[in-house]
Amino acid sequence: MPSTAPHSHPQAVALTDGQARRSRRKSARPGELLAAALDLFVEKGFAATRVEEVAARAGVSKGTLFLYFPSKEDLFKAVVRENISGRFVEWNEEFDRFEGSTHDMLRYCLFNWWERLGTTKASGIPKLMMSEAQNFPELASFYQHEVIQPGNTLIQRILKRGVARGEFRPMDFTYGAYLVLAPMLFLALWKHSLGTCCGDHAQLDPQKYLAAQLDMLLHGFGVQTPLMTTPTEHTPT
Amino acid sequence: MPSTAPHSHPQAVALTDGQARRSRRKSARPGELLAAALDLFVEKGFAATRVEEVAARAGVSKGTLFLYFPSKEDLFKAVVRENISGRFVEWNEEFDRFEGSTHDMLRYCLFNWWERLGTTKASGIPKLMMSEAQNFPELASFYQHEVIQPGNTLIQRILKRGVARGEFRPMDFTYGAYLVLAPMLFLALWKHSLGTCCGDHAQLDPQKYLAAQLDMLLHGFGVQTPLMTTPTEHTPT
Amino acid sequence: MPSTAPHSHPQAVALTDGQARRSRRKSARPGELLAAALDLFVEKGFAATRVEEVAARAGVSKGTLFLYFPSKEDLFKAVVRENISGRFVEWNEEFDRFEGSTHDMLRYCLFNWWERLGTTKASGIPKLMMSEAQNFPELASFYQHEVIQPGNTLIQRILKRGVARGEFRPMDFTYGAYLVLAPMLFLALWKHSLGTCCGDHAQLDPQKYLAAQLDMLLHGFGVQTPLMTTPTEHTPT
Amino acid sequence: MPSTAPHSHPQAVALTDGQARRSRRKSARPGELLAAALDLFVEKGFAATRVEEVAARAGVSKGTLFLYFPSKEDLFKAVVRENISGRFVEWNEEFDRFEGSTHDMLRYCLFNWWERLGTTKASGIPKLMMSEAQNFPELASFYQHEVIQPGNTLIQRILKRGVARGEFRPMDFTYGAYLVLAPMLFLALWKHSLGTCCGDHAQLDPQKYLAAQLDMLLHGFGVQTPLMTTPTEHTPT
DNA sequence: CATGAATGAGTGTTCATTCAT
DNA sequence: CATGAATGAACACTCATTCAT
Repeated sequence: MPSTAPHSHPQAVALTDGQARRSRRKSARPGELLAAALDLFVEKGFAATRVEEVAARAGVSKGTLFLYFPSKEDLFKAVVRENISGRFVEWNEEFDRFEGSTHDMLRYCLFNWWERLGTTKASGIPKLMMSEAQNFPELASFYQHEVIQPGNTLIQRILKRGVARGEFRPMDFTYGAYLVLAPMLFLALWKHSLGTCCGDHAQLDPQKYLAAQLDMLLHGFGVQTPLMTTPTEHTPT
Repeated sequence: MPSTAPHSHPQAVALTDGQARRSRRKSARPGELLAAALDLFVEKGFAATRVEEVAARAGVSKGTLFLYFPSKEDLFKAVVRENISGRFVEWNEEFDRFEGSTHDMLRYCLFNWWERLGTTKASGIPKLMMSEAQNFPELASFYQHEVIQPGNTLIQRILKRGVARGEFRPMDFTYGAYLVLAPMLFLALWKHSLGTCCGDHAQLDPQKYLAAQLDMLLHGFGVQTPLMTTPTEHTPT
Repeated sequence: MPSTAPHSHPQAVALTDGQARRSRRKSARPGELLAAALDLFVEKGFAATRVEEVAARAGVSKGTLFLYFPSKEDLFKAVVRENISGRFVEWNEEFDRFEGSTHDMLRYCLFNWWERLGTTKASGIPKLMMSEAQNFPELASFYQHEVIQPGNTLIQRILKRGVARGEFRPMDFTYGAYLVLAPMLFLALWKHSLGTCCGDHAQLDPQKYLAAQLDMLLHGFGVQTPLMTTPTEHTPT
Repeated sequence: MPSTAPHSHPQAVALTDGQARRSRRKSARPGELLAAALDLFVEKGFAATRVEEVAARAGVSKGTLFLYFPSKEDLFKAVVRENISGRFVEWNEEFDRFEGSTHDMLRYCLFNWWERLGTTKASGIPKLMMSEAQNFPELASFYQHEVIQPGNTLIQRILKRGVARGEFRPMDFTYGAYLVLAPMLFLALWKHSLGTCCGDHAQLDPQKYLAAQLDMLLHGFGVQTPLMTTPTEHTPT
């Protein structure tokens, strides 16, 4: 095999700064692979997604994928970690700046959450986590700490604000937060499971569902003097 | 408990007369298979469960399983019918017989549902469906028709009763039913995903969660004149 | 197990005359099974026929079939042996009685063969033999001796008669007979293979095919003074 | 014999320059697989041949087979195309170039067919099809379209040429073609069924059989003025 | 670095055969 | 005699992973 290694650059380009700008140098392979994998994992689930398909969608060969991720499971872990970074800092800041009623804040929270996350690919991650939590306990724990807890805390801040301002009744905030989260997660889960297969009756209009959810959160089903919650400028597009 | 109970344990049958009525004895195979299948489906998911394993756990051979269930999907459907959809008749009858307030009825519904299903293996089925729906559209459709629809209808009957009796405010019943279902499903989903792996903070006390859920369903978070819902004897353990 | 063997006739009915009237005594099981098996073997082939189906068509259980035939292969052997008994005696007698021209005799032979065998289930046996000959060499040999050879001999008698009477040219009778047999077998084979599946173009009209065959046998394709073979009263329905 | 011959034996390739033109070298896998498949299909039938066995005989793993042929049926079709249907182009060209009498052409056709196909493993394919046609309608249809039809058409071209040149009598070409095909198929069928098991009397000398066939095709059995078919140099061994 | 040919363990389903009753 | 429940070997096809080039 004389002169059979054309164009080989064996002495690898010695990255000086470990992480910072890894997104452009050399090849953007890992990023493209992660994007492709997110798409497919969300679309078809972990088990049903073939690595070859991920590689194809990222425009590389199957072998290349295994160059970057030692196994399909590692790819999955990377995908989840990549996509659930800290949006909570930003959201907590929004909370701090908010000046309207807590009713409005809750409304804003729900619709805005759906708009920013629910309508994107990222909305598939909760379903992914739910499905694979048992198989990836360490990831589940990671998700619990990095997503569920902060989310719960943020919601609790809202609820506490409402109680503090006399807008909400006193409550157990831990469980109250879950009551707000549950329908949101349910909506995302539904969208990526039953909602995709049973065309007719299984359709849920997110806007209507969230509106109903909000109404119930604030007033319950019980008969009472209806509240005059006037929609404010915070109502999302 | 006459000897016709579907889940009759085999060793309990104790046939006194050897042959005469061999037309009913048959074998407890189907029941054992259904139990084994429920265990494994919930534990590992539909796709990841091997029929051979189900058969082995039921103490029969792979061939025997296919004697009773023509396919893996049929086995799954039988499991769902045995544990969920087959019970709607009974639940609707309970609804018809119920005489208390609709508040009580909703309370009874929630706690009773958790007691009868939530605490059993069957509570894993919703998670199962969420996970596998995309990859098994046939099963998803089946579940939609045999579980989601009837469940939704049953909840709607309760809500309509409440409205008719002046206990609940008018509402969009379709979405109202989802609002009741969502937290129940969330509880079941949680138990079988995040709840199993992240021991500490991820624990949700079902009773407290359901109580919070009920309170919110009836009154919302908003500040209002407290309702006089008198807890009745129907409240389960 | 007291008195558990009802109606048992253990001391088997001791057939005095081995074979003669085995068709009525006791049960007609074996005969019905053989008939059912012939139907199904011809229709679907040996491998694709399930013993359960044979038993069902004969109105007995699968277990009963194995009571009479130790294995599926044995059943096959019995079917072939049962159905290719000596029709040749009768046909040779017909030959002896025949008084017309040998042209007419050949015509009569072809059309009559098709009518009496080709249109019945028995026409499927050649195909069966062809398909399974390798797997049942002893049967193939049996078939060779009991069917092929006598058939060949009978055809040769016709050809020799034709030559002796100056109607046919001299020829190698062994191969001549095969030339007559080949299209007949071909017709039967076709009917039970390609003819059954490819509806349109694969259809062969037996009457036209046999007529063409006869014409060619007598005259060939070559240009010659056409013979005045006037169809006689022997032309079949 | 340039290196593009489809059946090129692997050890013969002897790459001189390691990499440069690696785009053509590929591997001899498909050819080896087709050869192994032909052997086994002919030997044991389509249904009874296990793909793993084909792969093993070709010296590759089961997975590799499916790398080249998406399914067992596709493998079969490839075998048929490689050995039969792919050659009709060549045969039609031979027809176009032929300049002798149509008698000679028919002779050439028969003997050449036997030499090129009859003496090879490929001669087992017709029997294969006859046996499996009912159980694999897709294959039957394929064979009908890719083999039967073109073969029939080719024969018809010969017959029509004979009639056009005044060598053959007018006839129904469809059935005429079958009359030519039938004995050829019979010969191939015989070789692979009865011919294999009943050593002694079941032997058919192909040369003599074909000669008899040809003689009969041209002249029939009837007494007539002998034709002056001068055997030409085209007569094969 | 990148490729893609090769692998082989794994799985749902069928069906001839057995045997306790 | 007759049954039918039970068996388990067999088989086509998939896909994550490896590795020579």
